[in-house]
Amino acid sequence: MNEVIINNDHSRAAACENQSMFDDDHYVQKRKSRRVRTLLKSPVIELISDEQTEQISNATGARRNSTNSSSDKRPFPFGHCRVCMDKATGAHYGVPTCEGCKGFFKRSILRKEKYRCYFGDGCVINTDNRNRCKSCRFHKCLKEGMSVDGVRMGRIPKLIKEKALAEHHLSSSSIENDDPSSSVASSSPPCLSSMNSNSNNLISTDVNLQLIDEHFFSDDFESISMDTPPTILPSCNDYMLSEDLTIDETKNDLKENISISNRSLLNNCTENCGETFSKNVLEHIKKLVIKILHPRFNTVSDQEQLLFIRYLRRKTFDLCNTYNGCTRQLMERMTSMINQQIKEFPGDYSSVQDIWAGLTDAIPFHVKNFITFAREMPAINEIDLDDFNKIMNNRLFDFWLIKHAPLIHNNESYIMLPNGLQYTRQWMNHIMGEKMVETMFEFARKFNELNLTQEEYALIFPIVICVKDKNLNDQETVHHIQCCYLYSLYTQMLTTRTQLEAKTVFRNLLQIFAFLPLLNELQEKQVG
Amino acid sequence: MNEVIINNDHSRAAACENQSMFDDDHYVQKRKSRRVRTLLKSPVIELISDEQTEQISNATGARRNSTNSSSDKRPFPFGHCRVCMDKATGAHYGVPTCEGCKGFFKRSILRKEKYRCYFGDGCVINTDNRNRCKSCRFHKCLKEGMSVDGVRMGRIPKLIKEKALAEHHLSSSSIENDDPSSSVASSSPPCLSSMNSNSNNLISTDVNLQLIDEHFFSDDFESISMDTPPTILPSCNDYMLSEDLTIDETKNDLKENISISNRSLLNNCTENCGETFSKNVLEHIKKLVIKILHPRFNTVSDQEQLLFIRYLRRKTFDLCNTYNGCTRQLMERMTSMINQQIKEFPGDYSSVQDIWAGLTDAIPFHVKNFITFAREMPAINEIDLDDFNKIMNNRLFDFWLIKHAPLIHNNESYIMLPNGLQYTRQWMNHIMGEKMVETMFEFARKFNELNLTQEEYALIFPIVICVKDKNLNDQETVHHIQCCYLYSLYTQMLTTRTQLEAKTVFRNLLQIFAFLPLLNELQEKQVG
DNA sequence: TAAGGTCAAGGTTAGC
DNA sequence: GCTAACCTTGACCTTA
Ligand SMILES: [Zn+2]
Ligand SMILES: [Zn+2]
Ligand SMILES: [Zn+2]
Ligand SMILES: [Zn+2]
Repeated sequence: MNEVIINNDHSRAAACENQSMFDDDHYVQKRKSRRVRTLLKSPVIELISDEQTEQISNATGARRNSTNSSSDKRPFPFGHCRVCMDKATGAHYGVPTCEGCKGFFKRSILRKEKYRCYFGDGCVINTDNRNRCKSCRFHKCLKEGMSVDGVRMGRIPKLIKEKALAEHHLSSSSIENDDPSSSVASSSPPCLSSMNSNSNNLISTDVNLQLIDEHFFSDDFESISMDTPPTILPSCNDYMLSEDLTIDETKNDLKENISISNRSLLNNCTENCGETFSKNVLEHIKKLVIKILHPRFNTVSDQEQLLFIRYLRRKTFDLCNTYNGCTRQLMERMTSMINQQIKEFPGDYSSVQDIWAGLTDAIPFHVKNFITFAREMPAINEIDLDDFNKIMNNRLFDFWLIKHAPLIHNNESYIMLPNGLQYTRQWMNHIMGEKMVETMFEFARKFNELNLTQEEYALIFPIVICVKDKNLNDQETVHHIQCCYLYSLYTQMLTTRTQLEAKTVFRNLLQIFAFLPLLNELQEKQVG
Repeated sequence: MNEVIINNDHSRAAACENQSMFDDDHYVQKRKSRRVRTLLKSPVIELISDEQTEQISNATGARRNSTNSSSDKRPFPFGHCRVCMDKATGAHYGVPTCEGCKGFFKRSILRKEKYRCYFGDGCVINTDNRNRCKSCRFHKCLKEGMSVDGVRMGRIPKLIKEKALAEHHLSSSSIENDDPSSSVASSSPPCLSSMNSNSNNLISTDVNLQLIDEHFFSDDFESISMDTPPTILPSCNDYMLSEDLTIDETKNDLKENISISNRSLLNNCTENCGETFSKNVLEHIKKLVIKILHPRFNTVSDQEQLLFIRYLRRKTFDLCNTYNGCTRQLMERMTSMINQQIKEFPGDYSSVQDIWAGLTDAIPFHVKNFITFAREMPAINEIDLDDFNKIMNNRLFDFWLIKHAPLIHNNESYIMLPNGLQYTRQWMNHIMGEKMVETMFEFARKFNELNLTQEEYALIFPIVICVKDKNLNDQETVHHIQCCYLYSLYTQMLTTRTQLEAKTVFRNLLQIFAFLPLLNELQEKQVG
């Protein structure tokens, strides 16, 4: 602290001292480069004199040591870092970034860092301040599409990769059209249709939409929008939860929680109070479930539950971006190929052995993905180990399906195998059998037609994971967790949709989930 | 601050939490891979389960956040701190040092600290007493070669860096033969020859050696020796400056100065009273010049001027070490290559474009170096801004030449470019033309033959910088500054040489300086 | 070429 | 106030 102050004094003093000389420095520099020409006899030296001047003023002036100072002739082959605008050195984790952001993202993922913003989650990241707020830097990384999963691009054959990358460049390198909201939301194909209703025994249908409807949190929706503000703010005054809720008195720590989640907390810690919530998740869930299922009872600690919902949504979104980010790039590839009306795909003429090899390679990644996601999923620790293991065993396919559904379009699959071959419908038929594939494609079609935003899509994963499976010891807890996520999803929908639309989409979604038990059944049969 | 604490808490909690799950994970993984078979129908799956398990455990894996702290088996990979013998943690600022000395050096440089030794400048630094005397600790740092310039090691290709480091290790890691005087002095090749005389219109020849000869300061020479005590202490009673000097009475602040520089000051502030001298440099210069040029007049304040001379010498030495420290490492490299009779150099087969690129890259560094050095040089503030800029423009080549002359040996140049290529004589011929190079090499050869100590070498820079150039507005001031430095150099020489030797070396040096206008001319021609 | 690794910068913050 | 252990950063390097 003192040191910092002194440093500041110092650099300020130095700056002042140099200030009068500063302009002269430019002059000196320019003349210097001319002077040095003797050493160099270079006719191109004039070209670098500006750069040089800049460097000197850096060197002479205060700090700023980071800059990759040496000369670089051509502007930058990769453009600017999508995160901080520094010079990009390549496509790292799927996004053109500088070395710093690459390393930062790598470390963040590696160590599963939990950051927190002390400035209200609105920091604008640039080269100079990028180390000021890790939280916002990391979120910018995610927002720009960085993902550990994106490394799988590296295995995609060159032609396709280039095409995908070119696409990426095209979409973002022109003057850096840095509208943050445009890059995240709505990457599913448009068109919203209603669908036939199916009863669903896996996804809880006892979540009464009427009951979880709001104004409950309505005055917060403006600030809840995760950096991609909704264009439409619905006025949803039709439903109101009742005011008095009796809390089970066995929850001793309730008072503490209430004292923690006071108004100032609401104001300061807007989105990611992971430390607070990860500790007493069970309490929050129970209270939230009570609120959802028994809307008659209400509590004074609405803020607390509001924060908890926010936490679930944000954390899930981040998790999804971090561990499932590849989908975005593969979707860009898909879009690009559809636009170019490409009908031939890598692997069309490969041997079935190659496809098998690709599938075999893919397993560890999907398993790892699933487990990593599940492990970090908020509330997962409330599930006991035995049940957790059962879920890991039983829900992998569902997870895989949700993850890849967006890559199914127009009766074709754009799923890629790690060896660069495309797992086309043709190959899926060959491997899984036509019946199974047809059901899957129908599911995917309906799912994509919902046109979920990225934030909504992310919440599907926990909902699918936390299914009240009869094999589980403690079905109730799992179910409660699912309730919370369903509720979170619904509130998320309300941030970008009218209430009517949200309800429709939500109901349709529940109906689509009815496919899952069927698909699971088909799968089981194939094993047998 | 809070963030770090929170993170630590958090990660520790996470680690503990996961620990119990860890073994079960293996189990889960195995079962999972079996489960996934449904997707794949693959019989080879068992093969990958190990890899998979490993991946998961990595992903799960607890902390391992860098620190070598926990298990460090091997003593210290970097040996002992060259400054204090503590455990070295890396090569900091070019020298293997501990964290403490690294931080201390950083703080000292950053804040341009002026320290003072209260124990006679002879403190022996070790781990226990290193905080006893900052002055001696800082000088030990410099003596060992720490230098902000040394950070440029990072740019030197690995091969060379390793060689340099190995060399460094070799020379000091064997039981730490820590003779401080052996590592600093005399790194130029031996052999002292006389040379033909040239008139020199740039370096003041009106500094009468006879006049500045001493006993003037002779009783001080013992303590003036800057940690590398002279082996021979000459008795130099032949020349004596006169006793009475009339001071120009317009200097009002003289009395203050005298009162400051009393006997106790002389005793306490032996070497680096930067604060005192940096304020009234002009006064000191004038008085010193009067004394040098008009030895008839003497003053009572000899001590003051003695201190001023010391200040010039010490400060210049420190400056040189701080900002030109890379030369030492490059010289170690050179020596090593000469010993190994290496005749092939990096860049021998490079394209001329690569050499150009390296030269182009080098400019900003040399410019920065020059400016930084000049800015901090004592007495530089007496030169007005316009003249300062002119000097910056006109003396860069001389500065560069003096800086690199020690890297020229036996008709070969060991100058390195930032891109790791060696700027060999062959390339210099190609770039500068043979005539110029030949003159430069002759200059360098004669210069190196002087076999200057590091302390003497450092003083060459200000002498070369403060040249009575006809373009300058105020030639006199510049000239006076040069006189002071010349005088400082001569007194410096007397600390390690007999008077006769000092005179010879000094005269030879003045003659060698005669090359500079010639070289500058050649340079100008090339520009034209 | 983009992962991942390296390691010396600089920053942080106990502890004195 | 400074010291120094510990930590994060990012330019450069190695690997595949
Ligand atoms: Zn960046
Ligand atoms: Zn922030
Ligand atoms: Zn040390
Ligand atoms: Zn001392």
